[in-house]
Amino acid sequence: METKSTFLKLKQSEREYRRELILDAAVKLFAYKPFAAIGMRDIARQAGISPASIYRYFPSRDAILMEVLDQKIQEGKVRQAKQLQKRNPDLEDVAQGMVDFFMDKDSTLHLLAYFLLKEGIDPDTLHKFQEAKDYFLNHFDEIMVQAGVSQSGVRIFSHAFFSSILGLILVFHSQAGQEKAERRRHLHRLAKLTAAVFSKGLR
Amino acid sequence: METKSTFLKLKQSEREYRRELILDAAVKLFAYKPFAAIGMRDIARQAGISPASIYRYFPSRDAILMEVLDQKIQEGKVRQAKQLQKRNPDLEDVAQGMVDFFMDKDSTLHLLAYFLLKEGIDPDTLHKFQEAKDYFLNHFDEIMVQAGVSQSGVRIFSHAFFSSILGLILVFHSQAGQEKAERRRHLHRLAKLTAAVFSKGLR
DNA sequence: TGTACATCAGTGAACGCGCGTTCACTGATGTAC
DNA sequence: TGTACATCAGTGAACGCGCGTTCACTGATGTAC
Repeated sequence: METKSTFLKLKQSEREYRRELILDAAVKLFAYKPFAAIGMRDIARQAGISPASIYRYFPSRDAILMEVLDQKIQEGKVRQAKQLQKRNPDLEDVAQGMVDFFMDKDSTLHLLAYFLLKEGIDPDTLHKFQEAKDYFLNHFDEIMVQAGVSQSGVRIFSHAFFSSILGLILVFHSQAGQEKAERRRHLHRLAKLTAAVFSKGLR
Repeated sequence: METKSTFLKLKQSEREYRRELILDAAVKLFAYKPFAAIGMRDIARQAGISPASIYRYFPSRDAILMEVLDQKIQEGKVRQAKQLQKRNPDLEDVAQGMVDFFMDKDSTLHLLAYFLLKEGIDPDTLHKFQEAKDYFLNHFDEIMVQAGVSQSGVRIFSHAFFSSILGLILVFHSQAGQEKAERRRHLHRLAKLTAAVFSKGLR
């Protein structure tokens, strides 16, 4: 109502806009740079600002990375939801979707692994990670239920299925001595088998 | 036969002995230090030599790490073989064995993940990695065959099963907000379910 | 047996690099009176 | 309307650290004649 309040709101929203700019820059880098090569100086360059400026908006590198991961996870969820609208959900579709998602976004796989393996993440970031995981696994639960898993045992079932597919991808995404197309084919075969096994298991 | 030849052999064997000393030092570190904290200076200190000396016996840090991993894999295989001698092989035993192995050796899990994810490994090291993986998966194949998988489709089946269990471990070995015992219990439950699903799938 | 030479294990110190993060400062904008 | 002051975005440069690896050198051992 008062001029002051409006100005403050404007400032706040501008601040958020700048924050988004930095995040967008980071996300853009993930599309074409290997995860290990993405540092604060790269993000700053991509955003057109100085590295020091980033710290006006984010407390640490990990905080940015976690927000990027969160965004990627939501993106993956949306993609999955769209894909599944067309027909009845099927574990194999889910599995193949995951394979393609990570084969196309190698840096995202590394990002996820980074947080899965890192020790000593600061509490705030860890909490966000937990939330993102839960958010995604909840969605996984829904699909499982639609695919015929009983409500009562769905949580552990979707944990197992999700981790299994992720395991396949981690182990075979960069198998040496094979072309990328061949690796993808092998992963699709493995995903198909695993999905079939889980489908059979729940009947 | 000639003195010279004998001396040379002696020298050679002493050289190999010193190499082993360095490797043993590295292995020992893995028992109680987080993977990320193990550097050349640490290995040297543990072995009682200078960092520079290591390079008389190994071309790079990765080369040492790969030999450590190789040793760990063989260790895991032996452990598994012993465990399975007692009764008929069972997918669940295998899965639970893997869970315990990696829960007790966190650094080994990180080491494996390091090589699974690292890009630009030098060819020699990569080749050794491939060999170690194959060696282990062959052993897995045997168990699978004994557990009732048909010879023809065993390779892909053991790939899928092994990666699935590894995936569980990677995702849940350090779940936040849980005690270690609780995490282990959750992993055991997941391993049990997954093994059951795969057992059912192959019948 | 004695002497000149080659080999090589071993090392302290430094190289070279890259990283996340902080500091000290500038300058623009808004506020108070 | 004008002036003194507060706030804060932005930054170039540096901090501080740690890493894998290499260099230049010493000293011990074995070899050749």
